[in-house]
Amino acid sequence: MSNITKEKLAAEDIAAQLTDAVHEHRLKPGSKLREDEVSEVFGVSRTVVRQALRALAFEGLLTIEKNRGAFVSKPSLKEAHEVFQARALLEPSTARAAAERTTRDDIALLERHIREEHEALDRDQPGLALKLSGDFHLEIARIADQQTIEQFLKQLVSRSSLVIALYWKRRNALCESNAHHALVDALRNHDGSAAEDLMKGHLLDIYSQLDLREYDEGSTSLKEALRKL
Amino acid sequence: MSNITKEKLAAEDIAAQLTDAVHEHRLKPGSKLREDEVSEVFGVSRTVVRQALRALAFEGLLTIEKNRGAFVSKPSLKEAHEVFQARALLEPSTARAAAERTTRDDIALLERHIREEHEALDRDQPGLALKLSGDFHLEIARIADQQTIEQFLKQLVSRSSLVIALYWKRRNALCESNAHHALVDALRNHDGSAAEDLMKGHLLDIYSQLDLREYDEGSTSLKEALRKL
DNA sequence: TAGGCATTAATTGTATACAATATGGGATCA
DNA sequence: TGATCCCATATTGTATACAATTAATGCCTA
Repeated sequence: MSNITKEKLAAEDIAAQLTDAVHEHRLKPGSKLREDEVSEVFGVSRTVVRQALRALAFEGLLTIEKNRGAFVSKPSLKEAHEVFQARALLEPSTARAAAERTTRDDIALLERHIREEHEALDRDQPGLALKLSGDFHLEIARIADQQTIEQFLKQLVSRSSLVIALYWKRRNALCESNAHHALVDALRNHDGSAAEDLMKGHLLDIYSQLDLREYDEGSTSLKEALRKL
Repeated sequence: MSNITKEKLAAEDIAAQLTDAVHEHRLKPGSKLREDEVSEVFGVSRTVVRQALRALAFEGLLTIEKNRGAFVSKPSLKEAHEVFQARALLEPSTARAAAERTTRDDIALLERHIREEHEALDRDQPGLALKLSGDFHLEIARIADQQTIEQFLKQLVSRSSLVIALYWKRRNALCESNAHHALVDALRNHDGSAAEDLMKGHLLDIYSQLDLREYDEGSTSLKEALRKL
């Protein structure tokens, strides 16, 4: 916030800021990101912006349509399923591995994460809370010291954020507080099996709170909804 | 080969050709890819080349060092382990899922794959055989209709190719012929459990044929080895 | 008035020019 | 001789100018 001195932002910085905006649902699925507009905001040339946009497209956060531009991705129901299936394959074993390596510092960090998440909820910033919740999962991969999986997970968490933006049943309620607490307990006790099971359950929990019946592609844009008539 | 008419190649095409070159070990880990050079070869501007190089960097095939350029990645031993750990998490379940959806056409395609792989070996093109072998694994993810996992697997197969280039025990022998055959049989019979087990074993097989003790980072470049002295 | 065509504006894609950085060689001095 | 500094060159990073494409507007016609 408040980058008054328009220093030279690298593509990486721009990508990070855009990522946050999407994770916090300030940029909604379907939104267009015009190169000119973005470059003006950050005070760099389109060249750098294009780099950032393409990077985010690789992560699945944006979708670039040739000659049409970059849009915040709108995962289909199939993609939504796939994301959570992939997470179900990767995260439980990773949590188990993490349990064997968790240090006191890690615990402190995770607990701080949870605390900030709750604070965000209290301040009525559900977007921020969601972002922090995603970071929590990435942190576990980091503790497991699995960079490759962490990299994939980063993409999956990103897409999860989009999925949640599109398919979350009850917009208001965010009730996944104790799952993370229980996970931290398991990690602290170096109980790999518990961590694995808890993670598995936690993912199923999130998954079950998605409404995967709605087929309302393009509810945001009236124009698109009418185009096919 | 023989692109006499230098048509306009898109970044995607260039990336694909470079990918093949790396997979077939014509470009070896550590090789530098100068932008000017590549752009001249393909007859496009550096702009497009840079797009392609960055795309491949995202897949892990190349490593871009700021202000120094793009190099074919040289996975560390740790990364090598991570790649096969990730594959062990993703591929067996995917093979199981594929078994339930395999069609006659899929079987025909896979068998053709295996045949071409053998032909490549007979013609003494081990690099091509290795590339085809990688494609075989991707094909299974496609059959499972898991695009997200397929995408990750594409990256993992790419990195595996680099790992094999660096850590393969005996350069000459490629003896993984019947594993793929057995997998096809399991898929044909829609035997998910068998497919899962076979895939698990197959991955362990490859993994065990790697020499993961050598710590000879940078054997290719004497200069780099001495830089820190 | 509705449909289709053409012209125009807006936006992305590509090439090139320029700036910043790193590399290598050579001169200088101990 | 050998080490260090500096300059020249090669290479990448960024900005801008131009080309290609798409979308939109308005006009013309039926």
